[in-house]
Amino acid sequence: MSQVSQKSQHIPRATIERLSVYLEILANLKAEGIEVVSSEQMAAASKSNASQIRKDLAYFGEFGVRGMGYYVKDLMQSITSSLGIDREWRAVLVGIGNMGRALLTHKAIPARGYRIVGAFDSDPNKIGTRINNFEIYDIARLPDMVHELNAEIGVIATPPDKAQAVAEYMLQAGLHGILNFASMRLTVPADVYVEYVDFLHHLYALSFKISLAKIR
Amino acid sequence: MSQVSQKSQHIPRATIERLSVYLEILANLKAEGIEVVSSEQMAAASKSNASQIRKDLAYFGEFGVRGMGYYVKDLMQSITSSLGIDREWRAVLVGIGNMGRALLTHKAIPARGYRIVGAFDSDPNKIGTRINNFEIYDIARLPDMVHELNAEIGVIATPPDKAQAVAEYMLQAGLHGILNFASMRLTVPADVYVEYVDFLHHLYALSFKISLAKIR
DNA sequence: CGTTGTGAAGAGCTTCACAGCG
DNA sequence: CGCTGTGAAGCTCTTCACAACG
Repeated sequence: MSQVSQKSQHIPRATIERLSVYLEILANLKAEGIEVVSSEQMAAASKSNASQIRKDLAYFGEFGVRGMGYYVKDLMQSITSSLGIDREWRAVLVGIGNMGRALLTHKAIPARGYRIVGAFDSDPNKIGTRINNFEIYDIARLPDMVHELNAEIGVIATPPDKAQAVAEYMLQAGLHGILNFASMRLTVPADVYVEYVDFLHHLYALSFKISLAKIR
Repeated sequence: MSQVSQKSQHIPRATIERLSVYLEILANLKAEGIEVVSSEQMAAASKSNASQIRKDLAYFGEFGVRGMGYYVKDLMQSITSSLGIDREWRAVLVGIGNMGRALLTHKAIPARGYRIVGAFDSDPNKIGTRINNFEIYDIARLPDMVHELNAEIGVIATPPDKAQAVAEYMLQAGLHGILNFASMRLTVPADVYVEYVDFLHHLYALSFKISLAKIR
């Protein structure tokens, strides 16, 4: 457990993205009391392809039983373990605007094993207040506090013009993973991973598809 | 203007996603007063590849000047026009929890031409109240109101277990584009486009990369 | 001359088809 | 027998390399 392992050297980024979809499907199946599932059934539920699913899973190991399928519970454990998410991950959040507050109260975050262990802002009116049992700390204290909080992930939910400065604090704090909700590209060293939650690009994609559909 | 056009038949989904990154870079350049940019310079700013950028742009037309580069202002106009986002898009929002409130107050949404024209919830305590000048309507009124509000996009910001029911209301209302913030896959007809804002999968991706880096 | 636009090559991802195995 | 795991084929996307051209 909590040991990332793989059969293959390189795993396609697309595979990683699909695994979370599979996890969701499996959670639903488990809730319905279904214990075994075939790649064909999962394909139907995920609008993917059965071979794709088998190949995705095979990157990490042989989890299925030939002639039968996959045990739902075991497969969930295998996927979470493969992704390294079968343990608690501690994160610090910076930016206590509406988005930050939404994250502090979001139920899915702790439900998936992610724990926000510190909340930071630069606004003196917010520093020292409490939101949903989180005390808001001064962003200047981030580098010191990350270590004692034992956090590994930094979440940025500030306005775009503050995002790079916050990222610098996070680098200084020794964080190697950043989840960025601000619509601003970040400049970081190669050993720091940044994931962008960019709902504007999803809006653009929708507009484009709708526009295209209309001229067809 | 507001006329989507393309040189090629099929445009890679990856290209569409990158265009919003290019737009952001161009907006920054414009703010700095820079008027002309080369694909090489844009590649440096976007951590992409110069050929990639030229090819992405060439799907839609010939926007550059050989020996010189691209005019920043013209290119922004060309991209927004190509994506069909050089006009106002009207959206309805369902789910007035913390995430919904964050969206109602998010400055980037109107700044990019998206206007939330209606906010809905099913909670009687919320219906009839006002948030940031938006009156909250009963979700049951969505199908009727979408037409008079002239909305084209539906945004779902409810808990996961409500998302599919909300999607049904949106289908009934005749919406063809859905932006889904709930962590739940939706079942919709083929002529309805759904984009998923799934920050959990970004968290998973971070955990995986950090875990991998540690065992290397 | 410098940079675009683009065919061709290369890399990466998906799907097929079937051997392997419970 | 049925379904997985996987080489090979097929397809899509990315990168290269250079002709085209302002």
